[in-house]
Amino acid sequence: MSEQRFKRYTITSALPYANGPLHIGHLAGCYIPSDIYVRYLRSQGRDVAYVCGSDEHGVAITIKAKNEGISPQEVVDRYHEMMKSSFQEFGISFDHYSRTSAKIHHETAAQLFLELYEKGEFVEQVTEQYYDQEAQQFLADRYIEGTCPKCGYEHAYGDQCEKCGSSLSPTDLINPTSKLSGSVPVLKETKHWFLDLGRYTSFLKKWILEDHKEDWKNNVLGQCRSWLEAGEGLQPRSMTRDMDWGIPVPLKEAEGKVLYVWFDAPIGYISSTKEWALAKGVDWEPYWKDKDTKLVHFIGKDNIVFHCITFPAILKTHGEFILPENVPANEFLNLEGDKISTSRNWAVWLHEYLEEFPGKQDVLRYVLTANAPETKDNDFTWKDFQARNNSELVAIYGNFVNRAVVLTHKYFGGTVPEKKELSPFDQETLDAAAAFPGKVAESLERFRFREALALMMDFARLGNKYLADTEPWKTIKTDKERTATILNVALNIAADLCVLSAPFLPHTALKLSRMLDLPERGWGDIAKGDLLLSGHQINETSLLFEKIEDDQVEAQVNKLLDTKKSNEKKVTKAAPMKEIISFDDFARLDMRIVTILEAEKVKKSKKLLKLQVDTGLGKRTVLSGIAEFFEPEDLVGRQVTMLLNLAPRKMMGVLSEGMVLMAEAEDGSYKLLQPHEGTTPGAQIS
RNA sequence: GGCGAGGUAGCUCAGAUGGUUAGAGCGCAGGAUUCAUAACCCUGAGGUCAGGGGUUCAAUUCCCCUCCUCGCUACCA
Repeated sequence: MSEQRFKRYTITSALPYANGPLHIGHLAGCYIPSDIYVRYLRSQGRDVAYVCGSDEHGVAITIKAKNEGISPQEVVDRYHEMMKSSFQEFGISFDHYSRTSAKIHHETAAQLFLELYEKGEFVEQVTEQYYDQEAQQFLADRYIEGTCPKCGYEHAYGDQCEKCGSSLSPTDLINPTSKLSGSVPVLKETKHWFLDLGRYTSFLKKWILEDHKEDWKNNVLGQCRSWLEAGEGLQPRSMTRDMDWGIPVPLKEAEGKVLYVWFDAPIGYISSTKEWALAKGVDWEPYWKDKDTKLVHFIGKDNIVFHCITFPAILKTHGEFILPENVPANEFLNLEGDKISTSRNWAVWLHEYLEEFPGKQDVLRYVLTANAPETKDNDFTWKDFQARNNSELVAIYGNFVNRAVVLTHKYFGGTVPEKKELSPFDQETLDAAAAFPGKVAESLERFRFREALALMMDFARLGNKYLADTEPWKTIKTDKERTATILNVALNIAADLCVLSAPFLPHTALKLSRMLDLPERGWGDIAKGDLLLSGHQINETSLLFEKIEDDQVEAQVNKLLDTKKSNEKKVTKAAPMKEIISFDDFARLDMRIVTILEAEKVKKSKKLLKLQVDTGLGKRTVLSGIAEFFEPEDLVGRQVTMLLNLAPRKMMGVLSEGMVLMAEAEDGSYKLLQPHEGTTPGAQIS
């Protein structure tokens, strides 16, 4: 209500990455909140462009394609269709859902890159990257596999180890191999175009930390602060990659290079808007360039840096574009206590939900909104799902509507009866009702969706209380006229509820509007008591929600327990044997038993212990990443296995000469390798 | 270790520029009722607001320290 200063709205939802199906985390993170917001804005009669699309570039997709022996295009075609239909089924009402492989997007992104290039916004930089000589191409981080330097896992990727979760750089990997040809990659020089984000730091600081101090969410501001005020400041980021899947860099000298997926993805919002405008016959530009437009990006917390820092920096430096008014990022949704994970199949997939709970889209919308991770990570449990359905949707919302409609049919043959004189209590109820549209609107405009939803349910409670207190089933015996008034009021509250709940529960609202034979109405029509006039005929009642029984919920929980079991099996499987080596290879390793003389924590380090060991050849300093598993004093005096002739390496300012060998347990903890009887320090292992 | 976000009733969460008895929903107990999918409606029990210090007439709210959870980040040779 405080937002009249904007003439139009451009609302975006994070472009989902087209390498897998959608799950509840996606929905809760940004699609449901954005849809609620947009439906509300439309109900207010505002001019809105709500755009989204599939994010189809990037390395992960090419890897998936390669694994499955199909083309990247086939991968994205598959998931694009899947995601699009899931969105549709759940009533995510995009004005337009595009995709980044679309021609218009390629053109838009390339042009934007070129405009920035011509303005001299990029810093050209030659760096060394791994190159596969057999396949004759540079290798993206994900295409390089090797042993994780941190946990020893042998199939770590060049950007991160899936086992221990640490983020890596390709050159960190031990024994890197190319996932393309299996050959050993070599380092080769290549040129890339970097956006020097540091240049925009002072602007970003003011814009975010000062100008939006009051209206942006705490978690978003905190994230931005941690980036903007980090020690080294914002680092230049390469906006191009050596790859053939993506948008070719529009420069002659950039053959074989494409735009970095994070450069092109947010531009997808713009191209999606263009495509929508073109089809609708309107001008797209005001939606992105007019100061009277309110731009809002709905995202999950993993996207904060790109939407608050990188993309605004691009838009700002380009010069013509407006910046987002807000970026209401949600935190993460967990599932039954564990992090949602695609690779571990720990998720509730939307396409499966639709099959297993047909017609219950609004139930999931409701539960995910009521328990949305607005301020912190939240947990989705099936028990909560059942409870909210049964004791809120069925018992409060569904029940109230049912009562009002059933009574009307019973006493007045389904005709809205005439409202005569209002009792003080009637008036009190109507006054209370009249306050709701404003309250819900205020919550929504502040992106407080849980609060808004709770208010909506309170409105339904108001209806139940009204019936409980006026008791039309009693008055009908003595006073039909009074009963008529009561039901007129009750039915109008039901009609108000229909409009009020439509942004949250669009399928239900539609069903209810058919039941009441209510034409489409907007926010401004609510709570005036005149949505249904006397004489209007309503339709037969049907249940808006049905109970969810224990066995349905148990089945879902069991399904998850099954994945948990099969995951455990997978994890406990021993790593496959490495390739055969010669005795000479083995003989090159100088392994010994050494005695730990001293042990202390390395300052400022969480994992490292600094050990002084007696090697039999003298005293040495060795660093070992075991601080999380051993107390220093427990180590002193112990004999352990050590690789003596490993090249020295400096860490946290300390030189480590050699490596203490460890066995890694299932849970990721380390166990010492000790001789079964004491031996002399320096004893060789052979 | 650094930075960020959180730690409030059994559960899920609100809240406070510091100020009388800290809120809601669910769950639980009792009551009332029968129009309604044994639902609605009313009442109630339940919290040393993570722990310890400090500032203050007054702190759960501000400051400092500690512990726990999550995210990012730096080292597991």
